[in-house]
Amino acid sequence: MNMNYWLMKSEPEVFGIHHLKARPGRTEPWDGVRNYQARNMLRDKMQGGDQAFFYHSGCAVPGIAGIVEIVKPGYPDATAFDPQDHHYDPKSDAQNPTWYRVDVRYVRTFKRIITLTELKTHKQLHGMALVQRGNRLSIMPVTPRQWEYILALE
DNA sequence: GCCAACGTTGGC
DNA sequence: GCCAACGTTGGC
Repeated sequence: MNMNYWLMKSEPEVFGIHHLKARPGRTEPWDGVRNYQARNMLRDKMQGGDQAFFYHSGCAVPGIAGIVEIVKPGYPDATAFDPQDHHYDPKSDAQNPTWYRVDVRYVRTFKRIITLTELKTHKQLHGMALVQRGNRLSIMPVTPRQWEYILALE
């Protein structure tokens, strides 16, 4: 099966690419996603070996910070069942889980942040949901062409 | 801190 | 099933 490419957003002050790099095995569950469109990608589309851009959002300089690899495909997100967890969802049922997560492993940090501002200036990337107005999806697919184009910007 | 855009909820 | 109200995301 062909590998897929993705973009995954996180707030660097909460969990940035430097946090992932510092984790044991440089690996961490990507949990807490509570949006159905993003859930469908986590649960149904992501495969081991897929690669994703690690995007920093909600910060002074939003942009792509580096690359991660999906090392474990979708499995139930246990944080949804934990009342102590910030992402607890009382409506979700452990017997029929609503929310899923994947495990990601650090691959590398870019030499520089490829900023959202910069990405918006490239007409070759205008098809990306990321640069379209009002898009709030925290996980989105990236085409191989877009992937290669962005890598060449670094 | 503001606010536009969007997804979700719940009354009807 | 509609849609107003609300909460969240995320750039600026």
